Amino acid sequence: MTRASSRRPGPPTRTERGIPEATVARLPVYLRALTALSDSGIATASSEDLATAAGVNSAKLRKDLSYLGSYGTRGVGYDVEYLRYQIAREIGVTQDWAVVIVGIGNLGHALANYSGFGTRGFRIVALLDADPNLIGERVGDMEVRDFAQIEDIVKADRVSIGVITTPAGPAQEVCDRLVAAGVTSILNFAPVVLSVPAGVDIRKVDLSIELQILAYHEQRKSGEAALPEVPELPAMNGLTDLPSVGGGVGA
Amino acid sequence: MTRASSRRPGPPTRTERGIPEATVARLPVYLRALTALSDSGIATASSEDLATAAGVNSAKLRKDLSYLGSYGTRGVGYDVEYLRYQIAREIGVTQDWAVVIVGIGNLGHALANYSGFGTRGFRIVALLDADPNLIGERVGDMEVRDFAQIEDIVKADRVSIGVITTPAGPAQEVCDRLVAAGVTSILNFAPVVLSVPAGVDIRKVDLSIELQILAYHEQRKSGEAALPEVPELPAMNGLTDLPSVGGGVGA
DNA sequence: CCGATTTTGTTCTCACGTTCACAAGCTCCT
DNA sequence: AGGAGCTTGTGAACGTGAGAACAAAATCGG
Repeated sequence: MTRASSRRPGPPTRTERGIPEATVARLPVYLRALTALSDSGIATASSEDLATAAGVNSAKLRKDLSYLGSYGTRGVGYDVEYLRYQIAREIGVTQDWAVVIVGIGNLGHALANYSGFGTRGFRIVALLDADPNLIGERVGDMEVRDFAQIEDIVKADRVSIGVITTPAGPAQEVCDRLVAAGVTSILNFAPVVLSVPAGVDIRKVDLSIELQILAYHEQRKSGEAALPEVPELPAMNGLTDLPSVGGGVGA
Repeated sequence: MTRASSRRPGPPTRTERGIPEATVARLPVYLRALTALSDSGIATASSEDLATAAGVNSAKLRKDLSYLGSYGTRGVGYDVEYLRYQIAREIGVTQDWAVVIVGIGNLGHALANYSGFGTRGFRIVALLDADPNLIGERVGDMEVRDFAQIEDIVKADRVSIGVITTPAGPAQEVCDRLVAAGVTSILNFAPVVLSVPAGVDIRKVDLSIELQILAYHEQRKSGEAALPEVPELPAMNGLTDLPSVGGGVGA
């Protein structure tokens, strides 16, 4: 998963592909900000404008953009359309990526109907589930198909990205079969740590983890002084049966 | 938002509250791993075991845990139940946090039915929307209520966490009204950068951004040498009308 | 044509996060 | 009781990321 190209210390010689991961994660934000500006009819924007729209500071934004090349004009700013195209190309959304969604429960439904998915850059080619009761059901303009067909679908449509919205239980097996079929990028919504072979990228979205991070800060804000101190022995006040904090989002 | 306590260089004097943000983000993962181990009937686990279950390396895990205190036993490992309680307490999920969900579209529905939400630590007290057609609809065992009642609901149930699953358009106004009503932590699924006053924590979950990050790496894997180089002038090959890459998840 | 003004691209420094490596401390066996 | 064998907790080295600050480059007005 480490994509770090071996590079001896020295001037980071631009054009030598190797954009910091933190920057890659912000490029989509810039892309969206540029789209918004473009929709407002704005043709040129300074790093300050863009940074405000993207919610970062301008120094960071300029440094991020500098990894892509010199697409701005000093004293003027950035051409919105031009920069937008450059970022889209760098990310790879100037082409369409075929996506399958596995696990058509509540969240799978929501994603299938999610208009943002269908916009340029990504194309859902199949909704898959193993539940016979679900197979054949229409969701939007698609029909739920049998997960058993995954091999054929991946090969036929050159699918490279898989989205897992199953419960935690079957997630690893689904993942393994996706990888076996040829999928090389996975977006996982199931609340488990999936293991994949090297060369396969995986990202995780986890609602309960996000909530828990908020809870941590919330506790700091309110209770600052009212924190119960360490009970000397595991008193486990009714907490021993704490049910899987953070369950699945899947069906 | 910076919670960094001013601290001159020196021994980081444990118990002086101040856990690194990166560590906080991993605590929920450890909590889940511990729950899984506990469910398997395992009473004691080494940092190696835990690290494997959580998908991190053991040195990082030990360092993370050391910020909480010394809850392990050298030569033995960690008591699963005890450590689980300590982490749960540190995060703040030994108490219940009242949560409202605003925007009952596809994703709002999915979250409302999401069992992981209802587990200990969080309690959904209201589903809100501004659309009169939705108000009154039953979702699970709850009824969709009018967003106009937000003030009362927040005060009555001491709501501190709000989840925004509206489209991008109304998200900022919803956010402002949540904050005005007294909500101090927000989880935002709308594809916009929300601005909040200091003292309010905000986290963002964005599906299309995650997909785009995957696409970036995917492009590296496949095309390595086949990348179209910078077109000298903004040729904009049919991309000038690229529609908001990354739309809303909300209804 | 030149200087004032604006804004980018980049360098430098500092803070944060990760990993290594090992001393401290616990248990168990003899 | 004492030593062998593990495993934790942490100090130190290293790498990555963020932000300040500034030189380079473009436009514009006179």
